[in-house]
Amino acid sequence: MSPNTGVREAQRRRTRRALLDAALSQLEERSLGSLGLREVARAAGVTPTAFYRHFHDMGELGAALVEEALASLHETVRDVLAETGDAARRGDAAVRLVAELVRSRPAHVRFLVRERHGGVAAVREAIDGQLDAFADEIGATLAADPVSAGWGADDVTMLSRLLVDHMFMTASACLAASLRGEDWSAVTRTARGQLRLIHLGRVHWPG
Amino acid sequence: MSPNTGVREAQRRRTRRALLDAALSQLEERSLGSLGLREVARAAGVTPTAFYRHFHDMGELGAALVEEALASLHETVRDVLAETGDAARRGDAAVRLVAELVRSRPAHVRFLVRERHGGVAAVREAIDGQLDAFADEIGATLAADPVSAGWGADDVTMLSRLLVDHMFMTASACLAASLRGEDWSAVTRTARGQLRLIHLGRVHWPG
DNA sequence: GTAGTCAGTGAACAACTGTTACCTGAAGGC
DNA sequence: GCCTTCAGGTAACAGTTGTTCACTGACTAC
Repeated sequence: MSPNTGVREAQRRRTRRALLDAALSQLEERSLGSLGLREVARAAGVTPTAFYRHFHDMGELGAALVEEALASLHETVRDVLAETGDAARRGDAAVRLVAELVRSRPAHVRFLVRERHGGVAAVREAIDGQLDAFADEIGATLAADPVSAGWGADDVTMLSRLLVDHMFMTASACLAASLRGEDWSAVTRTARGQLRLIHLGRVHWPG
Repeated sequence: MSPNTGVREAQRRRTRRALLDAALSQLEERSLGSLGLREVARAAGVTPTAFYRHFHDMGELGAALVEEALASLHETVRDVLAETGDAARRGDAAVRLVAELVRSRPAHVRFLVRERHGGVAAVREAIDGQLDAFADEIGATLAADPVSAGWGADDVTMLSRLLVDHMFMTASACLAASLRGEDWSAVTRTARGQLRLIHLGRVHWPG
């Protein structure tokens, strides 16, 4: 029998989840660096020593959260990139994707936005690495597009970095809107407009 | 005699500076939320109680840092906006402005980038308020531009928010480059390209 | 010159932190 | 059935935290 189905392993995973969830919920209004190991353990209903069985550091827990938050995103982004049709449709799909991600896992997204430039080096680097991967992926797709004929490699990365950052600012705007109690129609309209603007610039590059 | 020139007031201001500087230097690699009052006081060579004479909270100190970091920026931005000539030149000027700001006050800028989405609500709101003001200012200038004939008000704010966020990502990229030991030529080239792209989109709006 | 103001000190407080060494008891392999 | 493994618990450690109190003593206003 696989060791992943044992009663013991199941319990272990439950505790790990409890720790991650406890941290995640504290992180809604705090930063990872200000979060104590004991605090998280207490919120998870577990003793501080149990924490060490899973992470030997809060930074390590943070890295686990990064992976968790971005793991599912890779394939979804791939889907959007594979989307056929004109760029406007693809831009709308990207905005919809971001909005959906924020709606389904707000705490994870808030965590990413907050810790991207946050105070814990290990987490910053984990996020940066993932974003580089995203940018490369987007860049590869863009480069394959006939619109990009005559574009240099650094022109492409320039654009894909801009798009990745735009994803982040859109996500952040969604979070801000929802804790102001507004719906996201204004936010998504703005984001779509910005993508359209960028696309127009792309089409007419280099002027 | 003005109370601002008294020996007492001078000493008071020196201590305040020491506290702000101490905090600022700790914040190079930590976040505000994880910074203790005692820690800051110790680094400033002052007792914890003295801290209370100036700020009754770390959040209040953070707000002071925000004001300090962005106060000088307002007029500089105004200068760039007033810059005559074509948009390419103005874009270059904007990038140069950001680079210069990061070079002259790296700690302040890092603080802004980190705490913009950081864990201390008071500071987040202070930064957001200032950025809204910037966006409005930029928006007003853009709207006056003949290129913007036929633009709706929300189209303008869409663009100016994009530009403000772009300033932030450029600043962040400069900081990242300098702690990797690189110079900023690649970063500023990318940033100029992005602004040029955005400008092209603007000129051809709405396509 | 004197009385008052007030920036900074010193000591104490209860509460909390990360980390350790050791113990417990249920699950797993044979 | 027994022995091992190991997730989690208990208890204690030295340090640190924010906050309070009464205090000193150089400056200032009159």
